[in-house]
Amino acid sequence: MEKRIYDFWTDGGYFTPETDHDREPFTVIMPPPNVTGELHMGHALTIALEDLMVRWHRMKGESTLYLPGSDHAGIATQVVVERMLAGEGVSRHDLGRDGFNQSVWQWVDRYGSRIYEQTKRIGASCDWTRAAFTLDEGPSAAVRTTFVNLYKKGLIYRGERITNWCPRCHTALSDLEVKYREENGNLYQIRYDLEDGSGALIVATTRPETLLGDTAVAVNPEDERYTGYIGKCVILPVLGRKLPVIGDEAVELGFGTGALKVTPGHDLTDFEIGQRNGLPTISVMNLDGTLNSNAGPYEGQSMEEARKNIVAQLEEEGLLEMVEPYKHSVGHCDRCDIIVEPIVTKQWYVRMEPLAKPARDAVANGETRIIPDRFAKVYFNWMDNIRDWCISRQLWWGHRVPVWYCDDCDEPIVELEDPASCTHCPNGNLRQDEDVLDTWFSSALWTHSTLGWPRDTDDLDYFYPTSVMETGYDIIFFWVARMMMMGIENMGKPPFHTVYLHGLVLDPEGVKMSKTKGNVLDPLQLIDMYGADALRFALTIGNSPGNDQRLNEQKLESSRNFANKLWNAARFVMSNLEDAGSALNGWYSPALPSHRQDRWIMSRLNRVAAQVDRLMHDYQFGEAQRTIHDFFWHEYADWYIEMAKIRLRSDDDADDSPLPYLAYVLDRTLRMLHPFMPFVTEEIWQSLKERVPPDPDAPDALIVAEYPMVDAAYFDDDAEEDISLVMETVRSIRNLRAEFRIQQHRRIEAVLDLPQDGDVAVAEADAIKMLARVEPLKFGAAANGAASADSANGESVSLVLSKGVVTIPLGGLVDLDKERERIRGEIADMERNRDRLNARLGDERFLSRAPGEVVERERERLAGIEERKSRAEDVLARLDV
RNA sequence: GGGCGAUUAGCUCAGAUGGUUAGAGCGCUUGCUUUACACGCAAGAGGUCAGAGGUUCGAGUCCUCUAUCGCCCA
Repeated sequence: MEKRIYDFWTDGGYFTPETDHDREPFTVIMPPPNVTGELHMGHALTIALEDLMVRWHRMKGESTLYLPGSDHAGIATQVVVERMLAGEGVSRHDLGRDGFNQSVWQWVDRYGSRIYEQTKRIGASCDWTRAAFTLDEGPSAAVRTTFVNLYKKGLIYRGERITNWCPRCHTALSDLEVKYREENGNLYQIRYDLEDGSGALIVATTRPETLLGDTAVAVNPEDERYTGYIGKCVILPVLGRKLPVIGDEAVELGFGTGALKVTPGHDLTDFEIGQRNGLPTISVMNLDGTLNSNAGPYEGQSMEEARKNIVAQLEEEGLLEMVEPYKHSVGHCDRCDIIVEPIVTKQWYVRMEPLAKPARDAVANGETRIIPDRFAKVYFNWMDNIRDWCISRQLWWGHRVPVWYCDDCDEPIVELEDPASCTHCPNGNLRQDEDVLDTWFSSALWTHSTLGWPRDTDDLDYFYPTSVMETGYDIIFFWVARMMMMGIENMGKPPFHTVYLHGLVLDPEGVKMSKTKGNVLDPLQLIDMYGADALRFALTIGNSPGNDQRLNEQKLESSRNFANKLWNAARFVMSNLEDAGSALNGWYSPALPSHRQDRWIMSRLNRVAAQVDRLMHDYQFGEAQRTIHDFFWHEYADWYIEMAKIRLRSDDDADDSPLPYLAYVLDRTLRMLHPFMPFVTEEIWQSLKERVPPDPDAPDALIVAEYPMVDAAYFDDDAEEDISLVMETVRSIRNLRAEFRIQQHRRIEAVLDLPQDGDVAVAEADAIKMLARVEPLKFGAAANGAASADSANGESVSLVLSKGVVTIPLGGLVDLDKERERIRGEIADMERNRDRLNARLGDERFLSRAPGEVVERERERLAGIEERKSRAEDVLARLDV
């Protein structure tokens, strides 16, 4: 069923918007999943939220673009294909760069559309004609153009700086791709003897093996213990090198021994100390994580082995003063989780500060709004402490750095067109930079590169800036912040007016899902089990922006049950529409109803429409859903349909039929619900369409039908009050039946005394009789008085309603004492309430300071309680006769 | 070390500008094969809104502090 409907939408071209300048555009660019990826719960949530916004705006008549795509995921894809090749006994080096990239492209051609097919199964209404891949010609041109522009503005530079290096992925990483974790380690205190033999400095370190790369020992110049040491030299253990003792404020006074070994080649802080003090930088590690020739006797060992061996040697030589357990945070590769090693290499960087400022301002001045707004603070904090972004990666798969070097003059050439010869010197043996760019560099351009930039296209003109960027809060820096910067840089305007951030989908125990933990729920499997609508509904109901949520079977079940309820109720309504004849004429724009029940449901429908409209505008999607859910199930199905059954089964009153309203409210509910449960609503709507006279304003598909707007003309306070009275009456009788264990099908007598609303009771008698299984139903004080004759014998029970009393003769079933006690309890309750209200209304400060309408409401409540109480007392008095 | 979030019914969570006796789903109890639906219907039980203080006529909602759990940044 889902596939059929999805094809129906695609065939109808509903997903492809027109660039109609007379209409408001609404644009959502989907965060591109990895081309190698499988659809996971995070994607499912993203799509559910984006698609509900998109469908809502489309139904509101906006020209709506939901643009899908995927990214080339540099490291991940390279790893996947390398692994596949390894299965065939081939390494990427066997194939060479071009050969390897060819294999990756083959892989992408074969499997790259899988993630798209999975996206379709959730029902994403995206425009597949515009689907984009980061390595497509357009986005690639955007990458190249941006690189060249930023380079020429001096915002991209190549530098030899300390960078995070992943020895397994064999590439540099940006700061964001390193995740820090507290780990149990040791703090080693090592003695560095002074060269002149006048003493020693004890340094503290968590990484003794890096001493091989030490080029100084630093102390804080404020530290009086060590002032005399600055300017002297110490002897580096193991290697015997002479190291200067320097003073630097970066050395923390209270930490360890106060003396710091400085290893500029393998520590970020040390690198900075080295820069400040003109120290040499020694790298002791090869790119594969083993030690190089600078490590002397330890060359060839891994860092781990070297640590063990060096500690042993220090101990042997008596240089190890102390070892104590110590917790410290260790950086791991975001992708492969191995410990990253800071090393000094030549990489390309983006100077972020000039880009960050306008991006920060755009959020600060409200041009772009972040929902929930607490994340704006997180965003500001990152922007205010921005660091340069390492964008080069030592991979083969991706956008190759568009820089050429001349063998003869060594000047880099950075141009939009591939250079044929050196522009700096006449000789010109050119070679291109070996590296590729960070995948996130192309992702940062995604909001405009997918719309055609750097070309000047209609799409760009019409759809940029986009409307909402919906994504997880975990990539606010990776993606949202960088898109802001690049969007403003390239387009002069921020890329979206709203950022909507959702939380994580956790497992039923509240633990983050991960493959290694084995607690992942597979959205595709859940779609097989419960349907796409149920999965979407479960993911988006009862959740608010920015908050994590647990997903469990119960949520999916209740969502499926709702879809089922919708289906069944609709089936019932439609079966009644079959032979409606002329009763349904004009059902699609119903006149103001005359029947109270119709007035009620139309009033409620419009109030719900108003509520939903407000909630949707406010991005409170979960609340909007719940509102529609409750209306449909607990008002339309539980009450309106049930009441309508009576009128449907009686033959008279053909021109006062509920059929138009049954059809109309069903139609409007389907429309309201469509963004949340697109498949089942479209299916029912199509089938409804076949059974009713054609609505000249309705399109061929629900997906483009107009979203219900409130029409205040249908608001009807009287009808709402009357029907709640009917509902209250029915509930009391049902309650009483349950309490006295009266068989469900047995009809019982009831006497209804509603001093002010007798006419309502008479008019709605049929409804009350059927819904409460009452026969006969008598009315009025007189009838009540008659019944009260029985109550003296303890043979009837009276229930106090807000506007009257219902009395039920029960033969010998009634326990008089219990009945008295119950009524007394009720009276005591009322008195408590009355006293509270009296106190409030007697308080001068309340009367003078609370708004008039609040005071008035409290007065009315008090009057209501007094009335109820006196009725209850009457009932009690009769029992006491 | 800095920041953020969470704490509401047995469980999972909603509660827009402060204003009736705080809601839902699931679970639980009781009764129902009522011709749309047992993926259902009806009735019911269940909460000191983490704790303390404050602002206010009035606080689950605003402010301060504390506790526990979780996350982000350094």
